[in-house]
Amino acid sequence: MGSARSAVETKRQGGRRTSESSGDGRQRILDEAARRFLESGYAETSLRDVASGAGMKAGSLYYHFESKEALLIAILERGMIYMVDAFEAAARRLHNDGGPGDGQPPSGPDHDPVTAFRCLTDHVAAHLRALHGNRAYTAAHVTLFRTAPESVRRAVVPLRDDYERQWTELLASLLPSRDRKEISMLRLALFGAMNASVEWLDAGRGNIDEFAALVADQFWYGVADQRSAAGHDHRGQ
Amino acid sequence: MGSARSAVETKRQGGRRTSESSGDGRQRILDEAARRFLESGYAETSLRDVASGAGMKAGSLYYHFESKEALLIAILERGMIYMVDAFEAAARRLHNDGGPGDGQPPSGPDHDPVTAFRCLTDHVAAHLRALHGNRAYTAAHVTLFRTAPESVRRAVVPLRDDYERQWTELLASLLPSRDRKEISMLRLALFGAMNASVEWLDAGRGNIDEFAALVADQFWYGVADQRSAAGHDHRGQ
DNA sequence: CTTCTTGCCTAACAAACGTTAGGTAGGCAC
DNA sequence: GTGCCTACCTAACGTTTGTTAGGCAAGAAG
Repeated sequence: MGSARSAVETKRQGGRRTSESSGDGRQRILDEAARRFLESGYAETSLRDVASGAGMKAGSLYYHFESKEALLIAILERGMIYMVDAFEAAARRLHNDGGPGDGQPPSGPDHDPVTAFRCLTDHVAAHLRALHGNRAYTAAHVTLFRTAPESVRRAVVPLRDDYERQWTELLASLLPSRDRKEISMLRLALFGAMNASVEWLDAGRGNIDEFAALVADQFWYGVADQRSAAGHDHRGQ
Repeated sequence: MGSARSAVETKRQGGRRTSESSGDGRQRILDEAARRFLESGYAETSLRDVASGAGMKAGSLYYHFESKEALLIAILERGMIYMVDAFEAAARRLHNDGGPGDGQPPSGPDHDPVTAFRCLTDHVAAHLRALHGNRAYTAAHVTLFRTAPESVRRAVVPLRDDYERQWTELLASLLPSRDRKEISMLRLALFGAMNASVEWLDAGRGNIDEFAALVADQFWYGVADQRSAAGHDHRGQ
């Protein structure tokens, strides 16, 4: 697993470097389309807009992508790859820092509360950083997936399922006393809280980590605990 | 305040009851448009689809609405009215049940933890019930507002601000030790968790209240508290 | 030099879109 | 009866859309 080129993203890679702005043409199309899809929506963005933003004409897009839907699929796939990579990187970091235990990412119920909270915090931060660090691609899943053409959804849903499964298993390992149904509802609530930030958190840096810390703290300890407001003395660092 | 007809919703109300399905024509248009906008998006839904679903032809829509944008505005306004009404009804119920204190909804920091949690729980349930009870209209704010034409957003944003302000003040009164910035971030996180349910909670009844209880409990006490999983003995009833 | 491939452009297509003008059937007022 | 208003329909308008076919310049390969 990792960031291998996907099925829809196969094609050439040898190219020229003639004129125009940054990156090769295919990359410029993806960036521009992702940006405009996120800002205005899929159907309300025309391929002529995308093309002109990428410094070309509408017909030229079809050299790189066979249809508008394929373009959206490529964006969504790339976005999910960013998220999965970030999750796995966070899991690796925790595994290396943590005890010299077995070879798997946190799977057993053998977590003391401090380690468990640290694990949650790191993964929340990783999710939010990946989400906003590649916002145009990743946020497409939040805003475009639900109303995307069915062929698009079918193409991307396996990747999404993988990511959601990783999170579900993480939460299940952190909350061994909860049953499966509660775990999945809690995951959906946490995803909702985190992903909604694409609609209001448009800063660059700083606020993201602040929000990540707040969400993790609130999710784990709740808001009623006065220690959270006063001293943060329950934090594991 | 309440459910008065809005500026965009002004027009006749005397009519006939000739043929076709349920409700008068204007109502059928609103229902059909809200349903299709939510399911497929604003731009991807054509007025011909809406009209045929409402049992008429496309041109006839313009007898009731002056444009497609005005139709969306009417839907969004109605959705926000549902939410505001539900919030105010919940506040009234709490005020009547609670102590015979002053005449305002919870405004002072004089909440014992049990009363505060009860207040949060009721408002979360009211929000989620209103959200799913009139899903086509209310969920439009979750899925359509961000990418809607700017004239639409301008027309609806005051109503949204009102509702968000009510929630912010509620949370501020429940969490007197938090500063303004934390309050507003917590509100955004809570809204994210609740509103994301329009994308996965499509049952009719039952699960909604279950999810409401889970979200309120998690938001207030967090997930780490083992009492939540085991005995629920901290719950105020 | 020629040939091939890569990466774009031009011009056009059919379809679908929001919107409008003009018409019409039926109920109500008088 | 006549006239008016309501609630639709028909037919068309101009524009925009995704998409395609054919062409063309430039570097690489022989």
